[in-house]
Amino acid sequence: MQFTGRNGMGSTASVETKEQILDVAERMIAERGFAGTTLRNVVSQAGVNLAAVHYHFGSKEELFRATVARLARPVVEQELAALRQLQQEQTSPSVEAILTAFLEPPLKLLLGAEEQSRMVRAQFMGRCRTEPEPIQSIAAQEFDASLQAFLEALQQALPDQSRPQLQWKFDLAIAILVRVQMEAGQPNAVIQGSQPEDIQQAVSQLVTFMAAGMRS
Amino acid sequence: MQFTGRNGMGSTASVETKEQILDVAERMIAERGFAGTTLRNVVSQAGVNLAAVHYHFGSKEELFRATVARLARPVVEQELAALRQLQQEQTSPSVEAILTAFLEPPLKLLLGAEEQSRMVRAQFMGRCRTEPEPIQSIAAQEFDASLQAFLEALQQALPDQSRPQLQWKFDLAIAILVRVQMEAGQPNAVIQGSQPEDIQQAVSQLVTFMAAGMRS
DNA sequence: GTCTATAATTCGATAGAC
DNA sequence: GTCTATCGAATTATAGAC
Repeated sequence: MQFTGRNGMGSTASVETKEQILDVAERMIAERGFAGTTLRNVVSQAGVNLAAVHYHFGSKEELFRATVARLARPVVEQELAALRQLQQEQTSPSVEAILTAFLEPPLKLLLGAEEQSRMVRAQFMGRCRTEPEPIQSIAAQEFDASLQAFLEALQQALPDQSRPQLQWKFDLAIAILVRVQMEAGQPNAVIQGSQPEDIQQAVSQLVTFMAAGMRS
Repeated sequence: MQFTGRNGMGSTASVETKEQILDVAERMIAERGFAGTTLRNVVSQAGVNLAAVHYHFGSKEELFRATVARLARPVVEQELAALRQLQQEQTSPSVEAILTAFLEPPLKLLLGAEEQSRMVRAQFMGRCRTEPEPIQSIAAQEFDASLQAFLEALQQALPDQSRPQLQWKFDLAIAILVRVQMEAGQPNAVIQGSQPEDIQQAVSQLVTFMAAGMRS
């Protein structure tokens, strides 16, 4: 094994550097937004060199792209898997079941982790939908496959609604999810704890709220 | 009358300068957010001098405070007036009536004005709730009186729901409003036109969506 | 891969003439 | 009240040694 670089380590250290940058960027963008986050703040907190960001990611915007991709891919994967399983079990899943499959993966981001950093990933995901362009569009690409699949499933569950009507109702449901993600950890948040039962209860309440609106 | 300054005008020009700065700041913050908006971009578009911003407002943050205050005060005033009138006409207004009084003033911002600048104020108002701190808190102060009054009214209309429960449901209703404001003018927006009947129809649909969720 | 050093801009804010 | 000129600090990004 080659030993080079900052601490005399090889490519393992490279991976660590890359992930440390991603970790800090995720947290800072969640809190301050993309424009409010500087690379100097990121590398300072991450304990790495400023040039390392450009070496590993190329630019600030590409760093964001990598950050959102790392978060989005497993979430989208879990959402699509849950939807597939649902469609195999039932020929025509209910709106509630579909929305549950959509909400659980992102809200389970709130599970487990430590004290403060628990809700960072949820806040970051919420931030993706509230950022000015072109950041919002970059993030949207990563979640697009999931959105399309769930919109199609909802259309089958609600065949009486026109496509545009369903589309903006689904959009409002996503807005609700985003709000829940952004306020995670705050005093009046929907999700108060980080235990599995807290999440399940919150998902259940949100599904009820959304489904009522979508049928109306 | 004294004639001084840029175009040999007096205090009238001062007022014009101040409002031109506010107009452009409103539009740019709506599009790019606070951190993404530079004073140099603002003064360039407004056709005024950079120093004028600091002379009239003191700092970038104070400019934002003035911008949100100019927009929020009439909106809050109209909301509170509509609520008062509603409470005088009926002893116990419905959830739908309360939500209508809450939605109409901000959504009527979309009425009338010209081609592009029509949805700027709505987008700015939506942006206020999606900005990172401390901007979001500064904006929240301006809308706080309205929020408290409507929360109290909703509590009377839904006495069976606990305060925390009602609070986060109202919070989700606001998230829906914010999303509608942010997407104003986009292809899949809830509000497609800028005619009074378009707004009324959108308000009606949103109230139905929100009320269904709040009762659930 | 990691580092120092720095280029090349841009930022918010201010001093002082008019 | 408006202007020019500028300060001091911050920004992203890069070149080049190791």
